[in-house]
Amino acid sequence: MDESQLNDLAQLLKALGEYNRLSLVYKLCNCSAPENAMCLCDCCSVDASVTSRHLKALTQQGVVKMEKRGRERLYSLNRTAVSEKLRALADAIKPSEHEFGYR
Amino acid sequence: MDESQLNDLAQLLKALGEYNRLSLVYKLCNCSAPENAMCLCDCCSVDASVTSRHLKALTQQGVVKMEKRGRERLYSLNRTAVSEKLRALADAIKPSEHEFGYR
DNA sequence: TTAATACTTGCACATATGCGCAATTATGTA
DNA sequence: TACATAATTGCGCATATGTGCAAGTATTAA
Repeated sequence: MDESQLNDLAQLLKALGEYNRLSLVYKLCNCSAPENAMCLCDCCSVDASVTSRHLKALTQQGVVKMEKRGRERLYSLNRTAVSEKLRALADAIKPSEHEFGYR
Repeated sequence: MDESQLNDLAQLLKALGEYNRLSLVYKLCNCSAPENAMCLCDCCSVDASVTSRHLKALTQQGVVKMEKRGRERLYSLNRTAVSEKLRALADAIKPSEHEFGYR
């Protein structure tokens, strides 16, 4: 793990490590289809502008992706990328049993 | 996931989401035996007092545990607890194949 | 008992962060 | 066109955070 990878991972964890942003992520966990920003606002009791900024931060860290549809912006999780990074960290801390393959 | 659990997880991720603290965690990943604080200082180019505070933050979030030996303080990772929490989040985002059990 | 070692704590400081409100942009609708 | 809707951006503000230095505490060694 080089310096720049470590920094990227730290940025990702920082993006996830804020209550309202983590709430957004959990909300998106349960969405099979992309959600628009205003709908996501409902899960945090903050101003829409704040949610907008949190979604921007999550987008910049690759946690979510955004697509425009009309005047809406639809957000969805980058499930594979994020879960893989979290598992890689978990594995570095404690190798999972599955990694041994057989026993 | 209730509000307080979500908050705890956010705090954990925030503790991990800082470059120097994450460096400490990675350094401890490779230690089979507990490391003393001054040894850990070497992996961050900051004042010892700063490392001390980072280790305190990691301890408070349950990432590391500390034991005193003479005038040293030995730190080691709470490997199981931390990796389980990270995997739980990863699984919420994208269930791992292993969870399906068979196929 | 004096000095060295291994940390931690108090303090000050600069910067980052989260927040709300108001204004703005972009798109759709009457 | 004029207006409504969806969302973002600019601004100011309060608080949190990371940092270094100096001083303090605890333990060991001389």
